[in-house]
Amino acid sequence: MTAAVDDDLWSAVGDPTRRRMLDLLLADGDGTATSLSERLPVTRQAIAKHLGVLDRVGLVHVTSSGRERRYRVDEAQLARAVAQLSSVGAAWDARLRRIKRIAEAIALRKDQRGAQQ
Amino acid sequence: MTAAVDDDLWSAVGDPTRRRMLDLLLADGDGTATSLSERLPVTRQAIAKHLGVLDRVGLVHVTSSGRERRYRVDEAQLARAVAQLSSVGAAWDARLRRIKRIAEAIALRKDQRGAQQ
DNA sequence: CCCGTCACGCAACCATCGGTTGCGCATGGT
DNA sequence: ACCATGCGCAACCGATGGTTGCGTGACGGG
Repeated sequence: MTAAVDDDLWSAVGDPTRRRMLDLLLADGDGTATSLSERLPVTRQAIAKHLGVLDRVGLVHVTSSGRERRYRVDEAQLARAVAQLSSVGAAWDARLRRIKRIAEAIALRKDQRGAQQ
Repeated sequence: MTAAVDDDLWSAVGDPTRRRMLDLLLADGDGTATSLSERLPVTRQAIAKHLGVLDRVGLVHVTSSGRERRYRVDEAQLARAVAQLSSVGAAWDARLRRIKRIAEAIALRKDQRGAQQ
């Protein structure tokens, strides 16, 4: 049950800078490499590279307008990414719950034996 | 609302190989570098390095027993990681819902105007 | 007891990635 | 016409995920 995950999508979202970029793009509606670099502690070129990988996995789309290149989040694709996050989270959560249940059962049996003595 | 995230924990879980290792460790209860490397497409040394970073962020703990070093998942820490995944997921999900709501509202106004003509 | 084997750690090496600086080019405002 | 702005390309750097090769300590059957 390894929760089928698109590794490209996940690792795109795995980078903290890219996550913050997505946050900003979602908050503002859109943005350019320069506008994002002004609000993040990295250079415009670094942002540009990140926008490249986000674009490659379809998490953002770009529209050229004059000398600007405005990027916008692809909501459907981000929704897919969110789904994968919660999918993996849910799988692990389920396993953790089962482990906890078993541990409690064992503790219970020990208690009974202890009380018996 | 950037969903306070421990970048170390996230990036530990961000690697696909490490995710699969955690899956295996959860499924089997524990494991060694060699046992994991037999079930994953990477060498024992790669696994050992990954176990190192997982240990550094507290996602696994190791117990030496003879010539083996058995690793076991720290359930509390993994629970924290899961919480962070769902936290970020929820934040983005909320934004996406708001966008969708606004989009629908606009579409509605357009419909009304269209019907009015 | 001793030798082979098995699990491990250490080190060197390589490709990729996130990040930087420096440059050149085109578009746009005055 | 000119200068500023936004961008892309290239070179470089450190960290990281991965490999191969080797040395070493624990274990078990002759």
